[in-house]
Amino acid sequence: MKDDVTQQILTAAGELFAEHGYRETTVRDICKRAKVNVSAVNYYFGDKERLYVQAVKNARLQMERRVPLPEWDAATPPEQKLRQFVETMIRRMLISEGSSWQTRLLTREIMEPTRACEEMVQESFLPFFQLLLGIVRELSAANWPDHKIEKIGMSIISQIVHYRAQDRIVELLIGSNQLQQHYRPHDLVNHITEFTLAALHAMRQADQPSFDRTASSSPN
Amino acid sequence: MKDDVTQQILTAAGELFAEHGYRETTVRDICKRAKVNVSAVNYYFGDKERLYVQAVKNARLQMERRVPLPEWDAATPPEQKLRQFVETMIRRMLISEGSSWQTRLLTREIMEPTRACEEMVQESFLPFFQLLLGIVRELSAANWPDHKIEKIGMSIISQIVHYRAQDRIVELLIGSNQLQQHYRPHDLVNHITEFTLAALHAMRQADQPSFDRTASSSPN
DNA sequence: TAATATGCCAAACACGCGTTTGAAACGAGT
DNA sequence: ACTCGTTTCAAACGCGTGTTTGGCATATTA
Repeated sequence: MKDDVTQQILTAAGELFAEHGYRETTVRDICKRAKVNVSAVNYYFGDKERLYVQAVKNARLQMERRVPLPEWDAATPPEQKLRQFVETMIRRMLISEGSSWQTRLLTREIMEPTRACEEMVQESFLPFFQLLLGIVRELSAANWPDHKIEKIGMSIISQIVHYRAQDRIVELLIGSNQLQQHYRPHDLVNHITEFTLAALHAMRQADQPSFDRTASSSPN
Repeated sequence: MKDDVTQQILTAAGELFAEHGYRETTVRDICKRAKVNVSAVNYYFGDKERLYVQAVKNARLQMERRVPLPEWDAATPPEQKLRQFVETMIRRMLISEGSSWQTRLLTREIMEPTRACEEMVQESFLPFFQLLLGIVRELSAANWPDHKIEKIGMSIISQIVHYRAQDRIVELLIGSNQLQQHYRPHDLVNHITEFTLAALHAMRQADQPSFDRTASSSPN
């Protein structure tokens, strides 16, 4: 019973925090949605802030379980790894397989870090970003400095996060009919990987026109 | 006297709203910073919400005045236009010439649109985005559909906005010393334009290898 | 100077919030 | 059946918030 109630509160809190933010969400609303008494939050979590921290952690774990990273062996080409990396992030961001309020909450935490942020970065974001940098490194020229690799990594991340963090403006800029027609998750994965691979391809060529990574030289 | 007080309130409100958001900013804090009485907000603006709307509008106008768009004639090459477009946005985002809380406030409004959003989009963002799409169109192959141009525009915007919206996480991912060393505004402009032009270059080539836009074929 | 309007202020008001309280309901062990 | 620890609940508390108020100072006009 106890675990049941805490889990009910955690998901109710996660959904509401994700939708309205910490400050705009009241303990009373959370308890109403979780169908428990107002004092349950303080009884089980101490106070609202500690509930929030737990809700963020819970969201991260649920998200990682819901859409895990694919497994790669040594022979997997980096182009495929990049595509699947982007696909994983986009799916985590946008696809609502059992709803995707989790990333919405985590994105909030990215934009305005609170107490819950540090663990999230250490446990999840840093290793995730390092993984991406490894893939980018494979697709880069050997003489590129680390900060160049990192900037490219940022360019990739930013494109993906954009559609979650600024989704309201995306809709206003292109219209909701266009959005449904051309901005399905699959379309976004295609565009972002194509755009990124093309950039890396041309940047390699500009650096060392003779030594291209791929034999067929097609960036797609 | 009257205009003086309203302006003092507007900038104080803008700075605080930008830093802490609408809900976390109290009317008392605003008045304290503006060195006016608490009731001044209600006297001059009606209520907190209408003050917020005015503060957002004020921020937009200040920003556009602070960093205006460059003037281009018909002969200006699109590569240069793109670079200057990126430079303008990065300067608006990051450079603190008389501080840059304005874009921070506008970015908040992008991420969570309120009453103040509609005018901002109509007056500023839509034309700005259309301008970008025009530049991208010049750098694209003739047969690319509109939604492809739009997605490329999104990729550019997202890279720029990223460093303002997710700046806290950027610092956590790469470290503050790296940030100061390699992520100055100038470095970001260089990277984003290089990355984008490289992508467009390779995407054109992949489409029609024989007809390259530029004679020298260097994406930089 | 007197009269009126405008801007300014400290104090108070009404309300929603997170949290606490004390008792009631429940369940497990004896 | 009784006890004791745990869980649930309605009610209340204390505080911070946006807003209002009534009076005071200052400027404007006749």
